[in-house]
Amino acid sequence: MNIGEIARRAGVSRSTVSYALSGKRAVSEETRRRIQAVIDELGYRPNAAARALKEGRTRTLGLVIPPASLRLTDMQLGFVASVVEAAARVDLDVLLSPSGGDHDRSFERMISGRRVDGVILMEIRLEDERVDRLQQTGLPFVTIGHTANPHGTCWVDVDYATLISRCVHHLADLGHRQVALVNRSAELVASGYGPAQRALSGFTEATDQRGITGVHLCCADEASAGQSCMERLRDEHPAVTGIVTINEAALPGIHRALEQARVVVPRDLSITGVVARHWAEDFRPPLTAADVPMEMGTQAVELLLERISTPDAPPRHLLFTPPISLRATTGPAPVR
Amino acid sequence: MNIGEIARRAGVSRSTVSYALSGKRAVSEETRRRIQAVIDELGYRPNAAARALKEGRTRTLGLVIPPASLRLTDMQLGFVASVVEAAARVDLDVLLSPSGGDHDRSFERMISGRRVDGVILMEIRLEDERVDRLQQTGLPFVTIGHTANPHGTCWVDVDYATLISRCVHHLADLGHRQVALVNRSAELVASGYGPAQRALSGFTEATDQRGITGVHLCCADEASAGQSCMERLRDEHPAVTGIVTINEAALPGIHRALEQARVVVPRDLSITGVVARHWAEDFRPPLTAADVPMEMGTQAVELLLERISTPDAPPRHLLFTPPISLRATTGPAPVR
DNA sequence: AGCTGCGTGCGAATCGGTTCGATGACGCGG
DNA sequence: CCGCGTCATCGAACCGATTCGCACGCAGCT
Repeated sequence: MNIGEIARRAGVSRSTVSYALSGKRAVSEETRRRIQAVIDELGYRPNAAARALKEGRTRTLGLVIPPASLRLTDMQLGFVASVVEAAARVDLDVLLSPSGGDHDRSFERMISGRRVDGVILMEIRLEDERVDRLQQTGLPFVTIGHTANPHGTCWVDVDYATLISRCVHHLADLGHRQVALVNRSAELVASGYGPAQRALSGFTEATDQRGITGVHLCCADEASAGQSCMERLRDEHPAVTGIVTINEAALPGIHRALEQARVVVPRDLSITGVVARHWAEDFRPPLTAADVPMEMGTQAVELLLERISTPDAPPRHLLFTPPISLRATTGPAPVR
Repeated sequence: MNIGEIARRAGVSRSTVSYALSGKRAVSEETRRRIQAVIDELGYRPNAAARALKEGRTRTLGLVIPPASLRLTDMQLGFVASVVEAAARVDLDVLLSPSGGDHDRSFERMISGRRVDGVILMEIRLEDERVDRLQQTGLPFVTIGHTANPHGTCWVDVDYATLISRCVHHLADLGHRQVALVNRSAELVASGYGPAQRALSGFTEATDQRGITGVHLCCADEASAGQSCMERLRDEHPAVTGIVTINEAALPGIHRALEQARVVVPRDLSITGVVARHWAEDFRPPLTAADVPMEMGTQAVELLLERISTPDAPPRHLLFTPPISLRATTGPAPVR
């Protein structure tokens, strides 16, 4: 069931079938119908490899995800899903490559075997070899998050610094004088993980600006870590009345710790931060937070398509600063 | 930088380069080194499309995932990750297709455009058009979960019936006389979703066998649903002392409801079920449960590779019945 | 010397599409 | 009646690999 077979059965040449399908040249209504009939009967679809070979493009996007060993957060997961769906909407397929390491076979295969027309790179570090590698090859790519020198590349990101800063201001407006930032794991922060670093810088900037006390805590991406982190905080910094976080995986643990300590939110303690909407809504009471927008994946795909069609255009960036949704976990600082 | 370029620079013919690379014919050590030097210098890798066209195989596996709209559970997510990694280990790429619907463009593209050598199908229903479609085309495939007539196809699955039954027996052994099953959402159950149905049948079988009372509850895959579900249960069936669940997303809600009702686990109520290890360990106290094994993805890939190499072998199945890990949420029924 | 066999390497065909240039039929105006 | 433009179609080249058959050179053996 190749194009030659269709041509034979329809009594035309292969090129005519091709033109009938693509519409790039006129084909008489009569023969078009005959060809279409044969195609429908045999359920023919052009061979993707042959087409890719001739056209020089694969109609496939590459998505580089963190390896499974590092568990994906809900945010990342939602991102993968939205990329795949956005790609499907424009008839593109998505090829996955798990790659945290620097020199990964699957990553190399993808980019130097011309298996994809462009790449979306998740979870990049401030210094990232994969970005250099992609720039060498000239393959169009978009990163989620940005590297140390963000101007040469095309990316979408969440403006953690601004958002966390806004959260702090929100708490300060409510009268809180001592707030804590529950960040991602100490390893991530140490390794120069962008979101963690920018969250921290936004946090310190805002606390300085408002002249309030800020406590910085690293916390592994697990419920149990969240719990012990919170217990430690209550123990060592009992005067803290406001919490800001970007660590959604720690939220259930934070909740548990507060519940057990009989702390009432937001009467005794306010909580806010940047988390996927689903986590915010599942919190009790619902969490006041900047919801990470689901359309980031869609936007990344759009940016990448732009880059593929006009590779010489100056790289564009998209920095998301979603509004903070007021729900029910922040309130006036308790009078002491 | 195609094979011809390499050949020219190394002063040999294209076929010699190909043989040097594949090793399918002898090439003198001398020329092999010259060729390798050029390849290393230019960073050449064979064009995947050309190779796929000639060889008739793409070295790519298709993975059909549920659409993003239905949020993926942690179990499913872990499965995707393990499939991708298992495939990467044997130098295969994974192409994603989000497809819940029956007639999906992306699904069709994948299977009839010869973009993949085989397909792994997640979240299948008892009657599933996609399975029929795959059988028509003759493309090798493995399903996660099985259809109504499981014998013709190749699949891996979790033996929910047996596991849930074991959970019930475990509770019965501890003296519980009234137990409840917290199942997945009512829609899923109604639509003939295998795991939900088999969990239910295992549950009723075991309760009948032990002559104890069983309450069946459907619950949406959300923390809030888990909470209200639990409140309803305590309200309508106060005598229930044991809970069995396959709904991991509901666990945080269940926990919250019990916490608020000041129910102490396992003193007042025992909980067990089938959930991903991560959820079990994050529960407080740690959940006694059958941990869904992470190697399911690996096994699915292995099965698929087998099927690709020997398509005529009788289809094999793998039914996982992982042991129940005794943790801390089950105990003797409270004396009344 | 002639035949065989082996180690190497080359040329050409092939996979299944797309696309360019050419061809033939046909209608129309001069 | 001839020349020209248009429409529909065809044939052949091409994309970049793999692979088969064949040829060349050299050594070993009779």
